[in-house]
Amino acid sequence: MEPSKITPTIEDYVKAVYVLAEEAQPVIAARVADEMGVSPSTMFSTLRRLESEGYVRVERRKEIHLTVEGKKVAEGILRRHFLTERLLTDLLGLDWVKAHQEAHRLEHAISSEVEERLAKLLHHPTTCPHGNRIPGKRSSSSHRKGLPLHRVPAGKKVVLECITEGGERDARLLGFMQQHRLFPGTKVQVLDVAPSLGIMSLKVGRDEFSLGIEAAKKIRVHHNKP
Amino acid sequence: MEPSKITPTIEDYVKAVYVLAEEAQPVIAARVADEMGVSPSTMFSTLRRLESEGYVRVERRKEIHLTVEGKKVAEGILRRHFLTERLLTDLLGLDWVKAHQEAHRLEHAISSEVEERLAKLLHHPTTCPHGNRIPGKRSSSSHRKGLPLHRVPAGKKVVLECITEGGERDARLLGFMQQHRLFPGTKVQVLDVAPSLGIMSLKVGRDEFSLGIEAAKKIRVHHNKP
DNA sequence: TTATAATCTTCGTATAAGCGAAAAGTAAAA
DNA sequence: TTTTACTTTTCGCTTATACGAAGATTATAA
Repeated sequence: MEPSKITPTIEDYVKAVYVLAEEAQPVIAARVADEMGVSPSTMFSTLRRLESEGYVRVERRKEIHLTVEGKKVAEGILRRHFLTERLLTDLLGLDWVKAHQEAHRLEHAISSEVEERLAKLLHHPTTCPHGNRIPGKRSSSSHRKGLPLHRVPAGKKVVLECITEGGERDARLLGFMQQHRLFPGTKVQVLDVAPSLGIMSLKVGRDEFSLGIEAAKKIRVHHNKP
Repeated sequence: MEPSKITPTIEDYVKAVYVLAEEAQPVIAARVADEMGVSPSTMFSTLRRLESEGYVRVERRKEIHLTVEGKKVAEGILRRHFLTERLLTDLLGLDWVKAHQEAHRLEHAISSEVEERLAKLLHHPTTCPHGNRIPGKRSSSSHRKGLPLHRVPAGKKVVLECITEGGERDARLLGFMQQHRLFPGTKVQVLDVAPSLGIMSLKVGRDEFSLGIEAAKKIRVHHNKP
């Protein structure tokens, strides 16, 4: 069946698939269920709906892939999410953590006309407050993604690029980063990486602290000399 | 049962009851069903839910009255609705008609924190773009409502105050008013009132035209000399 | 290769929101 | 007052979204 009437729930599932696909191949139902916080049975029935309405295909090894339509929906909702975050932080003065949470509700209520006018009002921002690139109207612009922080060797200095969408979902992580001034553009020195302990040590300005490797995976950085 | 988890749908029903109560006593289920565009059976089952969750009481003659909680919900959603309309018209440049429609979706996704910051950003507006008074945080401020346009005698000149919430819902009416520059503050002369024909004639500037009495009921005016 | 863990699938159930058809009750008009 | 018109209420059914319990598959590890 073709896409009939899209619901906020469907938009969220599609977005989750999109975000997971950017972080880790392959995307399977169990991962999406984790991301969405739903039971396996709910995931299963919703997945069948997603498939029958043409948003995803489920390949041989249970891999979930977005269709062209699915990708369009995901990028649309992500664009509205990021624009809304910018509105909330830049004009309304909300902090990082709240901006994400509020945007998560508002994004489903924004029409394409409001989306466009919002983009204009905000002077066509290219990233969300967490540093993620905002998908363009006719996107596909190949942007090289930054390096995950956990892959940076000890001793190196890097510049924080973004917290991925997957990381944005984690309010504790966002709060932690806010506390340690880990914003897009912040210079970070990796002091030590201890994969066996699942921890790495960082230095921001004079502030030295530890961060879990799992969390570090959700942070992207780039080298200072472009 | 006490209010558990409020849904957008419930908010809409409660708002409809509130708006109808401002326009015509008594509010009965059939009126709310009209306003909401739902079938009698849907209305009935939803009304039972509204009642059991403590938003309304249904009195002897089937009259529907909001509880304190219900009134709080209604004024909250109305406040968010009007503030959102102002955001959409004043900052994003949407027109009247669209602003109302978009706000209808967005109002359910706005938290009280965003509501407050929005009010501050917009310099605490007191009316929506259609001239309706925005309910305050701790409202109950007694404001004398304007006179319905259909009660103005022929010959009189008045100033348009607002299109009531009930009227806002009617996109054709809003469009018509936009076309004839019938905005809050506009000076209007009533040329003729013909209740038997269900029509009245108006003059705005050099523009003379007719308006149905039913539509005129949804427009409030006040006299020029306060 | 077998045992354990992860994953998928089916089944029964729930709730919010909706519909139409038709019966029952109430109000208005003739 | 009787008939007509509106309202309310009941009944059965639908869809989207969720759950848990338990069976069926696959993977992964031992």
